Amino acid sequence: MQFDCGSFFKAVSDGTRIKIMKLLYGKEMCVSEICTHFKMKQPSISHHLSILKQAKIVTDRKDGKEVYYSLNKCCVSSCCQDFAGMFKNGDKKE
Amino acid sequence: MQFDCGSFFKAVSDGTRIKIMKLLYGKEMCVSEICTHFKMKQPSISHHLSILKQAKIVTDRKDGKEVYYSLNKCCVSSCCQDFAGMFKNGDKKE
DNA sequence: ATATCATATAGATTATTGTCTATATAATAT
DNA sequence: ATATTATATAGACAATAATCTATATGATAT
Repeated sequence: MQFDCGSFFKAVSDGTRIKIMKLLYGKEMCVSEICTHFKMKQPSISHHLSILKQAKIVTDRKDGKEVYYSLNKCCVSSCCQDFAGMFKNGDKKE
Repeated sequence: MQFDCGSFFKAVSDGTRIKIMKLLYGKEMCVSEICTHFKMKQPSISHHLSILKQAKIVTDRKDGKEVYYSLNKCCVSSCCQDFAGMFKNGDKKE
């Protein structure tokens, strides 16, 4: 399995992180730009980003002083698909 | 939206609850039978079941002294689908 | 070299969640 | 009515996770 569904579901069980994912759905963003959408402090955002990164939900790239994060969309769909597959309903007609 | 993805992802972010879901995938089970698969005490299992029930991941029915739980498979697939849909990758060819 | 800005890390504190013991409820049996 | 069994609930305690402040790192600019 390419992605760890365990860390995936822990990562997406938090509202702040879901909101970050929504922000990154449209475009990549640097940390300070992400911060402007929240009341919490920058280190907290960095912490959430590191959890998302560990779960491979986001990737990062450095550009000068900034670090840009972007959403790894295929991780989201893969994990959801794998998980749903484990609990597939066999009663429905295919 | 029929199911609350918020409570869904909180519910599935715990290993014990995933294991309960796997047990219930095959067949419905009463609480004491579920308990035999874990080292933790019955009230803890009941607590996990109540979280799964609140998220509509399981349903329960009473039969005499026992309460039987079963997996609501369509909740799992719906929530996964809804969530994946929010972060759908538009770059891939359809 | 020093200053500044963006981000990450460390460690403390707080909030949330999981597990336990004790007990309540509800069904059945004697 | 009392006892027994299955499960749920309440409340205490423990473990985990989120947030904060302070500081370190690393890039750029002066």
